[in-house]
Amino acid sequence: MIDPRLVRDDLEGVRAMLKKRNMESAVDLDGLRRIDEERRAVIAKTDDLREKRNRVSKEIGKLKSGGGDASALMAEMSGVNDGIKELEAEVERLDADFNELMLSLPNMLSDTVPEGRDESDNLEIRTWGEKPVFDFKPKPHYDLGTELGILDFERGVKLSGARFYVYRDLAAKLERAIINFMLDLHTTEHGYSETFAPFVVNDDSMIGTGQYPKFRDEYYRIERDGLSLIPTAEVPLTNLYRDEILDRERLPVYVTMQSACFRREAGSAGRDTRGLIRVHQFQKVELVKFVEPETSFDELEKLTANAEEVLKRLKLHYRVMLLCSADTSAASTKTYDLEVWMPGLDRYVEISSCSNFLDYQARRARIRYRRAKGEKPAFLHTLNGSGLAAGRTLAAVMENYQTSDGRIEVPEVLKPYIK
RNA sequence: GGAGAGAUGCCCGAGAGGCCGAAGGGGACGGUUUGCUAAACCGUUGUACCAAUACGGUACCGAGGGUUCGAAUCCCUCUCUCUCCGCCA
Repeated sequence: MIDPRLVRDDLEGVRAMLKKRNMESAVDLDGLRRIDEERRAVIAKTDDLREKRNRVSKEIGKLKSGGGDASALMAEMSGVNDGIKELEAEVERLDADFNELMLSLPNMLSDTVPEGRDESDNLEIRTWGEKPVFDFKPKPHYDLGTELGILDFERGVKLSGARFYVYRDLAAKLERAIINFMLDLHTTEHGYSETFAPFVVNDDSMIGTGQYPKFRDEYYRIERDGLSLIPTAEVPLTNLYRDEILDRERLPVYVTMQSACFRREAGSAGRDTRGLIRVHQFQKVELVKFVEPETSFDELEKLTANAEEVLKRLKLHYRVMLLCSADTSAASTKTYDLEVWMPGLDRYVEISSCSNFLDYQARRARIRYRRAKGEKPAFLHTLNGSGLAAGRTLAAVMENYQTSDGRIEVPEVLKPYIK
C-alpha cells in the first residue's frame, strides 16, 4: 500500500504512476479521493457524538453517585447511541471501500524505471559470460532429461496433473545440490541468516506481501482452513515481522529460505507447456531484506549482485534486465530480472527477480522500526529476490552442461554436494 | 479429536460496571547526588486516527458481536496459548 496521504496531497502523482504502468483505468482515483473525503467527514461526526456520549455518561455517573436524579440526562442520551451506531456502520463501509481501493493500487515507480508497454521494452543493463558454443545441437532440458530417465513428466501428470513432474536420480540430486550450494553461499558469504518457515500461510500474510486481495486466482487456497500455499518464500519471510516494531540496531535484516512454491499459473495456459520452466510446484531459495528507507536502492543493487553470484559460480551466461514500467509488478518500485541463457531452448529465461518494495509491503504488513529511543515508529523498506529458482537453475545447468553423447557434466561448484 | 485453564501496556502483574489509557513492580531513558562504579531519590516512558488554533477529540486491555446512559470489567461467538488424554512424523 502506498501512503494514503498521497491520495490527498499528490493525486496527480498517483495518476501519473498508473499511466506509466499502463493501468490508467485500473483504479478509480477520483472515486478514491471522494471516498476518502467522505470517510474523514463521517469519522469527525462520529467522534463528536462519541465525545458527547462519554461526557454525558460521566455526568450521569456523578449525579447518581451523589444521589441525584439523572433521568433527564438519560433521556437525552436515548437517541445518541443509535446515531453513533449508524455512523459507525457508515465509517466501516467507507473504510472498507477505501482500503479495497488502496490495496489494489500499485506501488509508486522509481524514476529510474523506463517507460514501456510490455516486456519488449525492458532494458538490458549488463551481461555476464557468453553463450556457450556446442559442436552439436544442444537439446532442451525436457528431451535430455526424459532420455536420461531423470525427468519424468508422464508420471508427474499421473500423480497430480499437467505442469507437475518427477525427478529421478541425477535430477533430484542436482537440484538438492543446487539448493544447498545457494544456501551456503548466501549464508556464509552474503550475510543472510538461514530460515525455515511454513509453506502454508493465512490471509493476513498473503495480504501483507501483496498477493491478496487482488490476484486470488494465482494461488492455491485451502478453503477449509483459510490457508494458502505460498507462491514464494517471500510471503512467510516478509511476514516474519508483520505487526512488529524493530529496533534500528537490528537493521538491516537479511534472511534466506528454501521452499517449495505453488502457483496456479491461471493466466498462462499454453505458455511454456513443456519442461520445468512453468510448473505448479517448484523449489526456490529466496532472499529477503528489511532495511532503512535511505538505503533501499543500494540494497537492491547488492541483492541483485548476490543472486548474480550464483550464476557466476555456476558459470552460466546471463543478462540483467531492468523491467520497464508495464512489466514491474504491482508491489515493486523497481525490479531487475536475471535471465539465464538456455542453449537447448535457444532463449533467455528469467531465473531471478529482485525488487525494492519501498514501504509498500511494510505498510500492508505494518512492519516498522524505531529510528531512535523515544521517536515515533516508521515504516521500513523491504526487498526480495530469488537466489535462485532451483527448478529453472537445474534446467539451465542441464542445457548448458550437456555433452555430445547426451550426458550432463556436474558444474565444479556443485561437485562437493553430489555424492 | 476430548477435558480444563488462560489472553491486560516493553516485561511481570493488579483491576470484577462510572473517578481506568489503565495501580504496583521491573526494564529503558532523563535528572539530582557522586572521584569512578553501585546505591538512593525525582521525573519520563503505548499505538493509530480525526482536527489541525490548541494544556483538543476519538478508538484500542486477544478478535468480533451483544447488554447498558456508561464495559478491561457482564453475556455470546471465534482465534490463540498452556496443562492432561487420544492420535501421529
